[in-house]
Amino acid sequence: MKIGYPCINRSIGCKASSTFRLASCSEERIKSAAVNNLECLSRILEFNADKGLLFFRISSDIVPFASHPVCTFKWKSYFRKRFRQVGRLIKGHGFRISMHPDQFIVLNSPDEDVVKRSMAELEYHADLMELLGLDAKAKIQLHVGGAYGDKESAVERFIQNHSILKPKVRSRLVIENDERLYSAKDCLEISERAGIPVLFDSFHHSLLNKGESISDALRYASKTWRRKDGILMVDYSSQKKGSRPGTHAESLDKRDFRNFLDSSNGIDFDLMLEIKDKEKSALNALDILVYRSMI
DNA sequence: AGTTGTCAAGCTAGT
DNA sequence: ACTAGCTTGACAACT
Repeated sequence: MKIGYPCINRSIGCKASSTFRLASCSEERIKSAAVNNLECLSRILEFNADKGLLFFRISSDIVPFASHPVCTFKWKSYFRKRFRQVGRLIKGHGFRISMHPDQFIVLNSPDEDVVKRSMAELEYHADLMELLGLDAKAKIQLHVGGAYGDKESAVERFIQNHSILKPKVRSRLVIENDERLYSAKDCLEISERAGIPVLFDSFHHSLLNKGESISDALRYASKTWRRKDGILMVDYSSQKKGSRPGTHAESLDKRDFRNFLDSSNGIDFDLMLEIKDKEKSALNALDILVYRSMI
């Protein structure tokens, strides 16, 4: 099992997701932001490798506006060499990599333009991973999308649009259960029909489920990952006390985390800790895991 | 220099 | 019909 945290490191003092306003977009701005982001990404990866955190989610903002029509800049050829350098770093340390396009990326929207833009953004994600030289074990995680008052048709639309994705996207796309509309069971049903691996989010599952235990859900989800996909990826978080349900905790709830590990006994997966204090909690989680493996 | 409103993009649930 | 929240900062326009 590899452990990691998403996108942002709070201790080394740089960001791999610096961006700017669309109104001030220029080739120069894109270049300088991306150079900064790739440099910082390298620093974060070195930090993580040093600490033994070998799962990382790369920010979608590495190349700002890459899939937007304003971006006519040939970022792929311009940054080819830099991407390859970072890719070597990733391979050298044996990192597992994921990316998570944000809420505007909706494959099953009834609005064709939304779908078109979403596909372009997904291609950017796939291109970025390809430039890094990553194999198909590096994944792009996406929620199924909206329901639009007719979930059945929404699922059909998802499967239809998924089938016409470019192979470079389809080979990396995995679906993640959300906390309001598409449960792990819904995702597994889609997976069965369309052959898409299911990334299991334990926190979302605790908020929306059909009564399946964590261990059953993990087992079913892990079966949807083929050899070429690598082992199951899992997102873990816990509830921030006193906030509305669904808010991620500020720091690792050790008791909840131990319970989660107990219920996942015997299943191998890579674990992403979606907790606000980022690497701090990831390191605490790693400590707990290492201690357990010794006894 | 410090403050504050705003930022490409979507969707749902709640008012 | 409209907006908060997702998640969050930091840009950029304004005092």
